[in-house]
Amino acid sequence: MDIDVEIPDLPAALRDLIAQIPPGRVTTYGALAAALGSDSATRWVGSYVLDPLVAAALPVHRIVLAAGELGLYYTGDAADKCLRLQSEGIEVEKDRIELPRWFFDGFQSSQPLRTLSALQEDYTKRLQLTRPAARPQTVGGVDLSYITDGRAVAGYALIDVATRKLLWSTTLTAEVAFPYIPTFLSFRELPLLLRLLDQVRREDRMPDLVFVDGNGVMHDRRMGIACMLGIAADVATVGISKKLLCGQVETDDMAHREARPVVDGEEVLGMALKSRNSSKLIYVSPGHRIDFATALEVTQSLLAGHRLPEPTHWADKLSRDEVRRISAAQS
DNA sequence: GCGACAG
DNA sequence: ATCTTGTCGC
Repeated sequence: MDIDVEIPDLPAALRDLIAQIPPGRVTTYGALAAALGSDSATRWVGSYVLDPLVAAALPVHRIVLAAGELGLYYTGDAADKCLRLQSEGIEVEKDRIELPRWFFDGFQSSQPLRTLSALQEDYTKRLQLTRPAARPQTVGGVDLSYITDGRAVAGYALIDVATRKLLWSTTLTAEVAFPYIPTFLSFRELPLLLRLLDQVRREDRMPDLVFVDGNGVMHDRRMGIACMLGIAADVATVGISKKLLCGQVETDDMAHREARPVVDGEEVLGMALKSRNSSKLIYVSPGHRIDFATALEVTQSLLAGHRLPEPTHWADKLSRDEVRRISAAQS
């Protein structure tokens, strides 16, 4: 039970790229993300280089906005960034530079995120979106909550479908090194979730189906975290998310418990579901070893007054409560 | 100004 | 996800 890939040290890869920017030259947040292998990493690049602990040791002043504006700086004062650039010979006028004149994009990079998206596309071949032989009797929910020290707590809740009651639960705490980057969530959360399910399996508490906090096939490459977890742990999964990642859906005048398809052109990616009156929609998509209709029906059958279905609601609460306990004990 | 992306 | 007070609603 594992994913057959080494998860790259993305922060180290980014630090290496930043160190490649020559003095007297600049690059952009987006160019660094592209060198990492995906444009969707742009925001993470921006937030990472604002961290004083990493920025102080790197020439992050050589990273500017694509429009030529200087952008933010880790010291909190963009004037510091300006002075550093000028001392390297770069001309700054009205807090802007002529980007093409100083632009550096000659990065030497293995593009780790490109490798990971290729892996996601390859995993698509292993996906089974077929109707399960039997209705699930038990459904497990998994979710992560983060501690500020770089660790996360994974929570597992085993729910009985007939009664919607909690049968059993457990948590697991460990380090998380991979950052959050849209469409690459699985590489951040999967290692901990796989360890959690290992623990569940040892205790003989595996469910018939697992609800994952995130998407299934409702994903740019049709390979969200629910799909990856299902394939890697060889278990049926459904993705339950609280925000729309991709696709379109008509949301006008939705009735209580009504579901509408989320589509990308002709392709159905999942369902938007009004799980509770006057509450935001949730999004349901099959992960692995389940079809669209069953994924929706089981989700609807596990709603009990919360916005999220019981397994996800409990997993969220369990991991959150454990984070609070740990944080309180540390202070 | 607009679009903008799970956790 | 997380940072956060009061406030609105069932």
